[in-house]
Amino acid sequence: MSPRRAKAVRGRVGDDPATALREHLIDTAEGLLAERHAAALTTREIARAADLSDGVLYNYFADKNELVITALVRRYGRLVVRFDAELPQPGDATLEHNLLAYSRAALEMHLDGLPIVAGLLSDPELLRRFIDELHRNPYGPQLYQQRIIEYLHGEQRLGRLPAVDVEAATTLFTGATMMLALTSLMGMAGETGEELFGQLPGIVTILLNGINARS
Amino acid sequence: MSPRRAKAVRGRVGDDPATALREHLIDTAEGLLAERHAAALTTREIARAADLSDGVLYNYFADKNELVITALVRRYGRLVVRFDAELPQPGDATLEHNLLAYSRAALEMHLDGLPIVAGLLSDPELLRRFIDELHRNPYGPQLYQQRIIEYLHGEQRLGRLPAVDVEAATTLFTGATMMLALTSLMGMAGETGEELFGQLPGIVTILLNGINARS
Amino acid sequence: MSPRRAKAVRGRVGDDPATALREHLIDTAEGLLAERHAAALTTREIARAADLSDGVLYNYFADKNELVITALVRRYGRLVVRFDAELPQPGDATLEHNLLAYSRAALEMHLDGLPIVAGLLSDPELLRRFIDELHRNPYGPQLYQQRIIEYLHGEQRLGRLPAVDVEAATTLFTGATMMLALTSLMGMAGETGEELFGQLPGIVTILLNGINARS
Amino acid sequence: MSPRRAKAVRGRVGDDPATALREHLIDTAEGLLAERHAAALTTREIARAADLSDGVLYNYFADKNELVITALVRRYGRLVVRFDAELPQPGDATLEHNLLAYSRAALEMHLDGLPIVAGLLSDPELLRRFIDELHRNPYGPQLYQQRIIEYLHGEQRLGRLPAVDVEAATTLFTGATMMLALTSLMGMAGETGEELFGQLPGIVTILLNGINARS
DNA sequence: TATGAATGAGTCTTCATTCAT
DNA sequence: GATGAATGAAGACTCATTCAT
Repeated sequence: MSPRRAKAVRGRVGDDPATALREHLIDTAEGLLAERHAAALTTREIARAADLSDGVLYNYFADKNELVITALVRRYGRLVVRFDAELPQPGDATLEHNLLAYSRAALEMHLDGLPIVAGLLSDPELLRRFIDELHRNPYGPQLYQQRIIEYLHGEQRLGRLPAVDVEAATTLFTGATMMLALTSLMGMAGETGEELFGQLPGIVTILLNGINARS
Repeated sequence: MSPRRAKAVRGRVGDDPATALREHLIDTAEGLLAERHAAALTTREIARAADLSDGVLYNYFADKNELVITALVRRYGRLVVRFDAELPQPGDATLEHNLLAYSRAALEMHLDGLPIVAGLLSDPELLRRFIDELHRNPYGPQLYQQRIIEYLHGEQRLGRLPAVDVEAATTLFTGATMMLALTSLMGMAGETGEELFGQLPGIVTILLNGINARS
Repeated sequence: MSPRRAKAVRGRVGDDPATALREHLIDTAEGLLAERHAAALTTREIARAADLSDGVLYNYFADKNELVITALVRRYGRLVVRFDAELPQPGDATLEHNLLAYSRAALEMHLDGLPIVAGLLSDPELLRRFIDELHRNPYGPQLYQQRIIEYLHGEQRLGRLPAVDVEAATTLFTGATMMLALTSLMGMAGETGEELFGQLPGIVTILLNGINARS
Repeated sequence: MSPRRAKAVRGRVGDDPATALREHLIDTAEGLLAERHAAALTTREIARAADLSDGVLYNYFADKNELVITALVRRYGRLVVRFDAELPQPGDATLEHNLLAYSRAALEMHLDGLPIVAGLLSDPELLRRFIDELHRNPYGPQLYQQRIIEYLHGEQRLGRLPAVDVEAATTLFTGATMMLALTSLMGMAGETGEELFGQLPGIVTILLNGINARS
């Protein structure tokens, strides 16, 4: 009645088999993205890692890029979700304490997410499709910038922050954490994680002073 | 009797012919990097653009990557040199004016340099070789961060700036300009150049306030 | 309890279900042959067009070729049947008028049938199976040559035609119409249909003269 | 100085090596066309038959089809040239004798050429490129029809043939020989070559009578 | 018996690298 | 040393056929 299931998802129950395989492929590709960048993934590599035959992916995706993009978006989304968890809310504790928490989460996210986005800059088609997909997706990277903007606005409404240019502040904030991540990833600084995250307080201090200053 | 010179460098005098050819290859590859990213370059494309035969490069480089890396480093160096030119010195004009000049130069550099570095992040081998090469090279990207650090220290020595954490300030500064470049390159903001550079003053203002604040 | 019927033939009554499905597949393939040539048909395409699953065809045919051949034969037979309809009979009108009618019908048939047969000439296996099938089939293409032979014999019996070599005359007749069709199909002559059919009278005239000549 | 030569053409002298290999590829493909039809040739098959590596053909042809078309045109040209050889001229012997010679040559040509052209009818792109190539080529198949037309015109100028519709006569002539070839190739008639060619006199007789008749 | 997903051999094409000349 | 053609290992993608359900 039903067609046979691929060996890779045999034993898995409760799913629509087709969905299970599709998911399995995306999961596998997502896993490989931790090691290789998107453009370097080959269909055979994905198939082999998924313990599936070479041609399967074309039963679920129009082409290789569609699978890769899907995995990319999912991975990125996961990072944003992780970032989003347990963030302080406007009014919590102190501004400094909160911004420090935000900066730690942002640095973590960039450490994992930068390699993913990086490879895209060189493949125009992949980049275009990735952007398009993100725009269609609630969990884009904008979400992450948006969170910070919202937090700052929230603090402004509470009167804990003057009426500064919130966008500029956010650019400084996300830029700095990305810069730390990039420097670390490029291996230019052989720092330990402790040293890396240790740079955050100094950054937050200056930024906070800049925001609070009555100029 | 003496070995034949490649057609591309015939007529060139005063050089060691071998060196001339090597340089010619690097120059050609560097030129192509302005249009394509590193991984998209083919050896044949480089050879043809250099008006040389396909095989020559293996007489001067261990493999394609070695040539590409060398060209990459040279191109990056050139961007840094361009950045380095005509920058204000400590004591010039006002701090705000100077930092704005720095930020414009940094944004320009990142717009050109980011695509070059981007592809490297996900190719471990290429990245490693690139880093190694930079460390051997006086004109690394550190130079550019270093310039900003030096400028800020200079202003401190002149008493125009309090004794803040200069490294943190630099991270904020370079991070923000890189962030603007990245957002622009990813096409997420369809801004004009004017809008892009128009975001700099707001950023500089906050940063400057943050630095000047006596906390 | 009784085996499930395929969705495509559900509701159909009075047939052996198995036969119904087989027929449905052949009909579908035959329909597709009007647009694509035999070798370009994919099993999935046929299955989808038939609203059946990919694998069914292997329950009724040894392989794809068997189905395709069967459809091919059926389509060819249909063309011959169409040719066969409304043809003049010996004694009707004039010989010239009748031969013109035959030639028009033959040209039409070739325009539709040539592409079908064409692909077979170079695929030994397909060709062999096609021929075998035709020989087993009452509506072969021979029927069409046979019709002309019979007509000419009929006219001979009526005394309206001398005792010429009817087979040779038929070869000339069918050959000329096929030649016109082939030239047209190969796009070598960008003629309109009118120009194409307009060549028939000249051909019929010569042929008729050749037959009538007392040599 | 010069690059190495492919093993397949080593030892061959006097040619430009590049030309030699290109020719070797075309020759090989042409040879294979005797067994398979154009669309069924694979690049690997050609390369293996030519005792060359898989990728060579792309050094000399834009793609597979360009090679195949070239081989196709060459093979077709060869057939036409063979047809063209030793044909009687207007005024030679008798009309009957001459037309018989023409018909034998035409039948031979069609026996070899039909399979070649046949496969093209099913591949639109291949067909289009083939036609285009023929139009650019002096030795097209038109040449062959043209020869017959010219011969008939020649006889008309000599007064040995009345002023009939030469084009229609040619269509009958070439059509009949093609029909014989087709029937033979399709294996519908298990005739020997003798039987096949034995049908020509009857055909020529009728055609000649048709042409000569003063209607 | 019908289903339709899985299979994997096979297709064309690209390109870094080698090496006879 | 320089040449540039030859090599052959990939790469993405297709599709006839099988077979667990």
